[in-house]
Amino acid sequence: MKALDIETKSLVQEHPEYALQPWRLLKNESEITLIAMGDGDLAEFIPWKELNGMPKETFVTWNAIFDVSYLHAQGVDVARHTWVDAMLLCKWHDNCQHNEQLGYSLAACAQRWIPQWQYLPQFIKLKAAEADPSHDKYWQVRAKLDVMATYLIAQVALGKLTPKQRKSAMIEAKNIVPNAKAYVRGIPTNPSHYELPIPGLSRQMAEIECRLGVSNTGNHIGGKGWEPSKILRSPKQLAETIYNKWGLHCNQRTPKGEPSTDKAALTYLADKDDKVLEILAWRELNTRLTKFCQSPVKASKYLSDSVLHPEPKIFSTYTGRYTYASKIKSKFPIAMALHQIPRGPDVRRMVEAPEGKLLVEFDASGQEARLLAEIGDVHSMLDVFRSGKKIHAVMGASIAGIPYDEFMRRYKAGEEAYAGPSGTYYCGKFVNLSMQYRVGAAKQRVMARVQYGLRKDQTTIERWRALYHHTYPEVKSYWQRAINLARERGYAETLAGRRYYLDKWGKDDRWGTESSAINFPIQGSGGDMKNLAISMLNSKYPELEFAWDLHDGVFVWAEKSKFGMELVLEARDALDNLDYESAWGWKPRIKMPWDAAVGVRWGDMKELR
DNA sequence: TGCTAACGCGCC
DNA sequence: AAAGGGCGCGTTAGCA
Repeated sequence: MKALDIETKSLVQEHPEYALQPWRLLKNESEITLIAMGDGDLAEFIPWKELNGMPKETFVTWNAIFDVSYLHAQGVDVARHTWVDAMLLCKWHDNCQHNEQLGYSLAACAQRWIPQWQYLPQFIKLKAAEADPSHDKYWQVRAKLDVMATYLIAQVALGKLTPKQRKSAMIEAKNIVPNAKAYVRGIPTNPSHYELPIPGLSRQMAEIECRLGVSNTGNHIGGKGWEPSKILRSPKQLAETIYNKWGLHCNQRTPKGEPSTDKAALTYLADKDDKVLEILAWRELNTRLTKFCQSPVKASKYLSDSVLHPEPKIFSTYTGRYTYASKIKSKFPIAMALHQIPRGPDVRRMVEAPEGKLLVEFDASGQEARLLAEIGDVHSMLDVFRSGKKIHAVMGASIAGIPYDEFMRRYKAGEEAYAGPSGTYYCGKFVNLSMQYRVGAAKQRVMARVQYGLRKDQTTIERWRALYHHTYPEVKSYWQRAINLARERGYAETLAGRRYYLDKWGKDDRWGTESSAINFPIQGSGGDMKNLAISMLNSKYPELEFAWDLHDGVFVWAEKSKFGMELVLEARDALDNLDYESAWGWKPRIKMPWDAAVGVRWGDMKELR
């Protein structure tokens, strides 16, 4: 194992931040200035070409996606080597509730992990000094110390992980390369899908503001210089307007005790006053306009390109899910909020495959329910999955009070009461999805109304809750078992051995801590599964280029050809047969199936059978 | 001006 | 008494 660190610089004077953007290298807007390689004692500088000629090596770096994506952009065959991220190893070890104060800069981690290191004082001083990019000497010393620190921290961190954690961390590490390549490749978009809607959205918002009498002064419908209403945008001003000026009764509060104007509060107020319905409509338009139209416009302007570059973060959640950043240094817009794009086709279709390619989505079907059944040892639910019945239909039939077969007959016939938008199938789905993690009855009623459009009274909700627990009696005992186990051990654990240390058992935090104990093994195992899936796809099907992750969904680019589609089907089968046993020592009792869908545009995908 | 907290909301 | 969890982004409000 060797450690590696690169330094980069912008080639555009007015944009020093380009140094942090690997894809700028492809346009000669930034460059790698040096590459340092070594171990805990010694580091040397190497030209990038040497990485392609040398024998296969394991490199440990700090925040690996940055280095690997830059090297990939430079032309290094990064897949030739194995990459490990010392920062991720530290996080595998540190993953706990009270780590708010823990920083993950190399300097901070060096102080925590290698306090005895002989160069530590010099290193800290150097890191704290104002960086002057013109002093090559500064960067050379810094890069060498970075290499040594990274190497030493990795050794210590690896030693502190359990064998199972080391193995899982290495599986996760395999995904550094596909993520780095995806970061450089970027996500191709069709700007017309976020540019053209802007005038229409603005006009609709302006009309609502006009009817409600909350326009900004000087605003005209469709006029130039129109800005969204400050009253509607501000929770404080909106509360003042609807509760004081309009005299509506406030019965929901924010966590800090202020009158709430969130969607749940407004939904119930809308029953009494149509104006509130307009506010809800305005809110939706506002989100659509700012987050999903204006932001991608800003990013494509900043990038001078419709290929956007959301920055992947492999371990920025404590459950092992990935996240993406759409700004660099909280400032420079490089993408849209990839993980928040609304579900329907309207916004999603902005992502469009390049010529000759197709977008493929692999989706772990019913992932969390299956993991709950397995991890929670919920035999009743395992039986449902084994029987091949549709799990939401099983709950729907219970709610309807008829046998499963009859329910399916009526559901397939499209009878409104069973298959309609507030039919019992949809109710069953709602119950299954909301009941897994201890949602309270009152909140559940609001969820039914606000998220699912189901208008139900508290008695009905209580009846559904009882029905769920009657159908799956072991779920409650899983909750208790998960809590007891976490308390006893001090941590909750996933199937791959990822741990989340829990210590906030005091009165105020207890509920949340318990919920984490219940949720972490399931959501975290979902994260493990995704990591296993991506690493398998990348090694067995390198022609399928990893694009992005959406928790239980893996997106790849495939060649638009017969060969490409055959590969997708093959890969789907391989996902159905992921080798959990050799990865985690776990043998699922039920299938963990994946769906595959293909299309030119996201949001316009066809399921492959 | 730049920062953080609070709020609201999109996804899973 | 009641209480899902995990994220990131856009906005206002308030402070230094």
